[in-house]
Amino acid sequence: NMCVNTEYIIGEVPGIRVGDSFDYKAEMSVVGLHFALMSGVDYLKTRRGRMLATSIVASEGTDYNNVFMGDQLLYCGIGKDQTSLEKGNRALMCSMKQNSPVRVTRGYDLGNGKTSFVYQGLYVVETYWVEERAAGKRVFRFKLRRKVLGGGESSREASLQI
Amino acid sequence: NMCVNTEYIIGEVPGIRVGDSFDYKAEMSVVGLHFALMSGVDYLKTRRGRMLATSIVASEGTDYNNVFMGDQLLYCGIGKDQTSLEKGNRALMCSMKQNSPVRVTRGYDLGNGKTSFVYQGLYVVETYWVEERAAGKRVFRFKLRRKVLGGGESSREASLQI
DNA sequence: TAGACGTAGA
DNA sequence: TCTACGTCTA
Repeated sequence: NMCVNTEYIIGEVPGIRVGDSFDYKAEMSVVGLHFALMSGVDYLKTRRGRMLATSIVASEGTDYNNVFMGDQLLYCGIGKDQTSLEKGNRALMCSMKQNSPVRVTRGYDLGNGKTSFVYQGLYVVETYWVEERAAGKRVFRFKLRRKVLGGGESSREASLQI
Repeated sequence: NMCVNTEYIIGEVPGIRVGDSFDYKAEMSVVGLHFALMSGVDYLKTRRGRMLATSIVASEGTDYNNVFMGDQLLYCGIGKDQTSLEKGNRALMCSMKQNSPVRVTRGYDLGNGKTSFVYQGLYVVETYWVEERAAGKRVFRFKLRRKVLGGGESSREASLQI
């Protein structure tokens, strides 16, 4: 890949601050904020074989229906067939159970096909449920809440979770 | 777009030499060698409304069956429905009629999903035909030949064609 | 709005 | 091999 920083990490990425914006997913990949060029969820596997989400991108448009409200984010799950918790969706569930922070980047639709991605900071998955949609489609919905800053949780503690 | 050089031009791109290689289509786009990130054919419309191909990328793999043999290239047409000459295919046909040079870049499959793109120089479309494939699929096939270097055709003459 | 010789990762 | 919250042009 074209990444400089190639390490999947939980929590803040050194050098990246809340409010930092990017024009392309590829830029986010290069700096290690979000590696996947297309997928909306990055995740890793711990030594114990546990999956943990590292980063999500919540974009506008299509029928994702991601909702930012205050310090909350209602994030639509990933994938065509969301009948079972797999991949990114499973990782988000595991992050919830572990109270593991997830980086959130918001994708703004600037019109004329342009997008701007703005890093929102660390969020924690509080709960999730299943939504029934038209044509019998099911999607997972995750509720995340912005992590309180200065909560005394050091990056060392975060790394110990792994 | 993320391009620095944003001008579609016929012929050589200043600063790009035969043999120059690129890891990503995005790099080729930035330098103005080939703008399209996905499509294999770049083209422009002249003031007279004539289409002319500026650049093609001939990749290995899938069922493109592009064949480099000596100074010749057998290039598979573009698109799902190749029953009529449209877009890039039409542009290549027009380039043939106008004897207008087309930049050719070869895409090497390095395995493990990696690709290397190497600029091959200017080619001229000599002829094209239709190939029948399985399942009644039709594809256009273009025969290009490497342009003889030092042929005395100046870039000014090339621009006059437009 | 849809199509296109892309990329990385599971 | 396939999927994936991309990105550009027509």
